[in-house]
Amino acid sequence: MRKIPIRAAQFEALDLEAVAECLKVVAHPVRLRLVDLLLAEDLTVGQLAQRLDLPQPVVSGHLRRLQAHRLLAPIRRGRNVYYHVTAEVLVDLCKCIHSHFTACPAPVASNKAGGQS
Amino acid sequence: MRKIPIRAAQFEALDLEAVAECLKVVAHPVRLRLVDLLLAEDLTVGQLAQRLDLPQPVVSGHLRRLQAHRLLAPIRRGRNVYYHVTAEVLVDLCKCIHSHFTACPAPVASNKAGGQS
DNA sequence: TCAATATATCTCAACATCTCGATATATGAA
DNA sequence: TTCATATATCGAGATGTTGAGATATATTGA
Repeated sequence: MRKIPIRAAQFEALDLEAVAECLKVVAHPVRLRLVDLLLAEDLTVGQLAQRLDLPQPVVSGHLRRLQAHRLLAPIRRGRNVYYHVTAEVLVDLCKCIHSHFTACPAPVASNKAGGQS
Repeated sequence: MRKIPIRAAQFEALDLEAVAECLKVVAHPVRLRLVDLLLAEDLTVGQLAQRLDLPQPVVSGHLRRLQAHRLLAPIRRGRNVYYHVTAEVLVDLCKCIHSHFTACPAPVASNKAGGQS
């Protein structure tokens, strides 16, 4: 009957503002793609912009946000800046996303919030 | 040197718009708390509002968003409406959050995006 | 020094979100 | 039907996010 296992509430002690901030940063199609690519290898802004077919300033802005939350770190090599994933939570988060959104591409409704009658 | 294990990019086939939407819905302190409480037991809007010490319309609005994305479902019993977690991804997501944010309450930086020099 | 490449920042307008208070709807009981 | 309770919706102002283009900064090599 109940598919979701019983468990006790466990978020009382957490800084949920910080958790929400972190999730909000990841919760963007482009930034998800960036994290996905950067988990495979360190890449520069230019390389990422090319792979995602997006303007470089746009990618730079997204990297800046991820970096501001200590999810990425820049590594300068000459005139290139390589970005590197530093937050291990992203590994688990991406695993979680991959396992839950792969079988059925979108387990969530397609209508925007506020649509149901 | 590299704490993050090498892996191939794996998000190409995913509907990242939908994934981002789902994460964005969860990425809110109140909604995180709601999901946490509802993973323990089904509760009504009134009960949730009381536990979180928030106005009922605010809680109702957050539940509505979660419900619009099929993360929760309402169960009517008389004049009460109990909310029930339906998306299993929330179980793993909360596990992930709990394990990565508990040891150190906030592994992410506290400064807003746009702070670093 | 200057030029070329790589990256970062700024400004703007469109859009979404958040919270709050007021009000509307639905259900059950008398 | 009328009342009381439980829940949902609406409207508005403040705030944050997004993508685009123009421009500024930093590094390297001549």
